[in-house]
Amino acid sequence: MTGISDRSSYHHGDLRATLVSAGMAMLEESEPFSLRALARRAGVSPTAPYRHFPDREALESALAVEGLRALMVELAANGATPTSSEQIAELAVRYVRFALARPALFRLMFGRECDDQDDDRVRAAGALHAYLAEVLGRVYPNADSDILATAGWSTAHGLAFLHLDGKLPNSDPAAIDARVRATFAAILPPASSTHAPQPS
Amino acid sequence: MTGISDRSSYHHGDLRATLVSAGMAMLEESEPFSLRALARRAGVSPTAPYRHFPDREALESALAVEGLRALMVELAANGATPTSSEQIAELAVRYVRFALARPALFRLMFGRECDDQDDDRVRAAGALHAYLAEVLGRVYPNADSDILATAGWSTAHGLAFLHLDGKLPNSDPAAIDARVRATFAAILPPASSTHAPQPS
DNA sequence: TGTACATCAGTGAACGCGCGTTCACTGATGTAC
DNA sequence: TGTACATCAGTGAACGCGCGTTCACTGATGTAC
Repeated sequence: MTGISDRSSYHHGDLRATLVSAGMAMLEESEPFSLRALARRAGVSPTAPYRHFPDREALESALAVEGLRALMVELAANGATPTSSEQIAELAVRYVRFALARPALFRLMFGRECDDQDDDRVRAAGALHAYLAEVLGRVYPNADSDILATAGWSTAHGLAFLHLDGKLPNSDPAAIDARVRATFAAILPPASSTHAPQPS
Repeated sequence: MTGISDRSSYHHGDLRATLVSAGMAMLEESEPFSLRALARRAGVSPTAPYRHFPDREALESALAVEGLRALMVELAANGATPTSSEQIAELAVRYVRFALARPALFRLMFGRECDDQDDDRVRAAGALHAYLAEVLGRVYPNADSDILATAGWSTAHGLAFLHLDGKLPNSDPAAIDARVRATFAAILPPASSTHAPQPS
């Protein structure tokens, strides 16, 4: 509950950015998201956010986009581009870890209707899909990289949600990592040149 | 509870069953679920459900279990046991169709924490997992059927949620079916292939 | 057999809650002249 | 250069909402004797 702004001025200065980062912090602590709670956390009246977002939905969308950006950063965290099926499996491991480490954020990013075609979230998700297609296309040059990206994404996404919702055992992080690796070993053939079986 | 009465008396007779089926109907119409709304729909006072369920959570759990049961029935709809990778892909098609046809129910079934180990939902989900393992084990007798079931389930689950949330294009049902089939063709080798995953 | 009585399965009023949003407002800021 | 004034970016009270849940209650039912 620390007030973000210790400046004494009436005008906040950069409330929009403050709201987004306070929102991210709230979600990472898995506090339930609401416009009022966020305003409270940002040290601002409940109506102040309306200066920067038309409604709650828009605020949520901005946070989801930020979350998708953070996820992509995390996936590319090692810097190097994956060149083997094992390294692709590590992308999935990071995807699932992200979901389990930031459940409220992950649910906000993905567990919403957002059927609006012009939604920023849909564009951000499209960027993720494109990134995966690029990576997979490089490892499997002869395959349909779009379908392969859909397959890899869906599998990682399903693993993330099934663990998140307790439909697969989720108490042991190492076991989860192992399950993700084993799952990807089952669905992804080794890249044509190399072969290194992954014991579980 | 001795006997069932359908008279319109003070005592309802079988309110528990009525609540469950009214809840299913509500969810299939994608009305937002709440204990009060459900009681309203069942034609009963807001407090009547407390005679049959300790709280909202228990009611939700009962509906989720019912939903999981319905999903398994749907998956086994054609009666015959799948014997090829194409037929397994059809299981996934039905899974995704179920999610898109009953979004509110599907979200209630899966989009909840439910970390309780003794939760009926977890048991029902376990039954689904076991069913998939049995089916896949029959088609791929040399593989680790548990991991294969996890892979197939996760992929179908991810496809379901990504379409549901509009992260993959969801306006054309035929295109969705095709995407699911193509995805499964990409991850599942033909049943007779020596390429089939080996147990780890 | 009729009856007393415990138990079951409902009712309806009321509670406190946090929510998103509106409204009229006002202090701070920047700029044209 | 100082000043008038439009605009920006906040405030705080208030709204109606539906929610889950509690409470004391009561009509209906089944059963022991």
